Amino acid sequence: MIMNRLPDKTVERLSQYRRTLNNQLAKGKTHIFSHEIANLLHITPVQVRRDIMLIGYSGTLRKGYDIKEMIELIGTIIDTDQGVKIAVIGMGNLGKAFIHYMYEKQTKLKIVAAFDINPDKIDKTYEDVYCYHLDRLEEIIKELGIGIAIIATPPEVASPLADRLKEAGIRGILNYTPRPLSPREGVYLEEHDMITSLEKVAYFVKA
Amino acid sequence: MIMNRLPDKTVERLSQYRRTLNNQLAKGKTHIFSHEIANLLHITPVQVRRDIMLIGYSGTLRKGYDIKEMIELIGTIIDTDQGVKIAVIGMGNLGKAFIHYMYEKQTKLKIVAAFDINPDKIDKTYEDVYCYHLDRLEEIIKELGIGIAIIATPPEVASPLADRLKEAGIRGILNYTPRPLSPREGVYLEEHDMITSLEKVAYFVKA
DNA sequence: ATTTGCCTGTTAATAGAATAACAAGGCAAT
DNA sequence: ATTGCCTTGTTATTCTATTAACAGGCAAAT
Repeated sequence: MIMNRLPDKTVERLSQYRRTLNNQLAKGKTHIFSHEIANLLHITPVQVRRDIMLIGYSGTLRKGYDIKEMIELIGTIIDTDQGVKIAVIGMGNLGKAFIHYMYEKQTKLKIVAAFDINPDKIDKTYEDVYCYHLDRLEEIIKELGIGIAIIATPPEVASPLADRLKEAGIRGILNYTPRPLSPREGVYLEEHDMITSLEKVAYFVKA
Repeated sequence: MIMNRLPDKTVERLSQYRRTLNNQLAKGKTHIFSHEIANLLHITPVQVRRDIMLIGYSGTLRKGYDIKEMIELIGTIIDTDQGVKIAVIGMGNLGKAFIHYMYEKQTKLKIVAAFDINPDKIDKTYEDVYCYHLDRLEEIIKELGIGIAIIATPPEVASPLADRLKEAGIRGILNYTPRPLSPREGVYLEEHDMITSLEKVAYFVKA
């Protein structure tokens, strides 16, 4: 099945579909309608069907979509066969939150290393993830074949860090620092600013 | 200055403009050009000028924008005079991350309470924020006049929690749980799913 | 005085996303 | 068999956001 590059928002929803479908599967359901998915995720059924159309899947008219098939298909789209290894940089609260969220989830995405500069944190494991000194960043990335890095450091170091990550061969960066990074050739960049989210809520509450 | 409801993305950027401008002000700059702001945030100068137009501000032709004026104007738009009080619900790593980020930032947004059900956390303060038992949620929200809640709990409890928050008079919810909430009448809802962000990076790295 | 260059402010065009609209299929009830 | 209902799949439309295009202004250089 040839697949053009999917829209940004569709990819985001696929991730959510899969998790919801896994939940439903665990509850013993085998088939599901677009409006059921929509209700669970609080979006519209049309949007669900459109996304499903875009990934080239088809449901049956009377029973809806086969949950298991759809989970597998989404897997072939957003996962890679071998999986992707991830590093968390910065073992503060946010870094730990990430590790905790991913802990024992058997996905293809696996956090395999953490980095920090605080001696109290280095050479310890947090929920099975070993923390290295930041000096060993390039070394470990290459040794373990890490493809994605989550930046959860203080904002000042984000930019030089991104340079090092690119040099070390990282393919994707998820930046949770409030300091926007410049795009780097060949490195996919995704950013999220928690303070901005909060200020946005404040604005729309006011308005 | 009459202001129509600003576009979503413009509001997000205003939050970033303000922080960047504060940085520049701290460095002693008094004026700034649109392309300078753009470079700092890695967006286009047109977008900056367009946003500035939307908030009804004007720069001078030769010197660009007056940083101080602009910071103040953004303040009148996204802040309220009295400020907004915020509660963090769930004192896990993520909840702590939020508190830490907001700590000693003298903004109009102030985290004034945390809630949890773990006795180890209750009745302690973390960076000046006192943690109450979740049973006292409604009571404390009303007593302190809290307007916004950040949900940083396990996903299972997010939905019933949102009901309680609405009942207690909360005006805005920031949901960091991977479980999407249904919109509630009169409550602004903003959501962010860290796992989805990560899977999105994985997809675009692959593609 | 005129030209040049570099700004801002605004309108026009384009791209991206969500929503609406609707054709077509198939089961169930009549 | 026909009707009615509820579903999917897809196209068309609307809405939102970004980007391009350009008019106007001012200071400095010529």
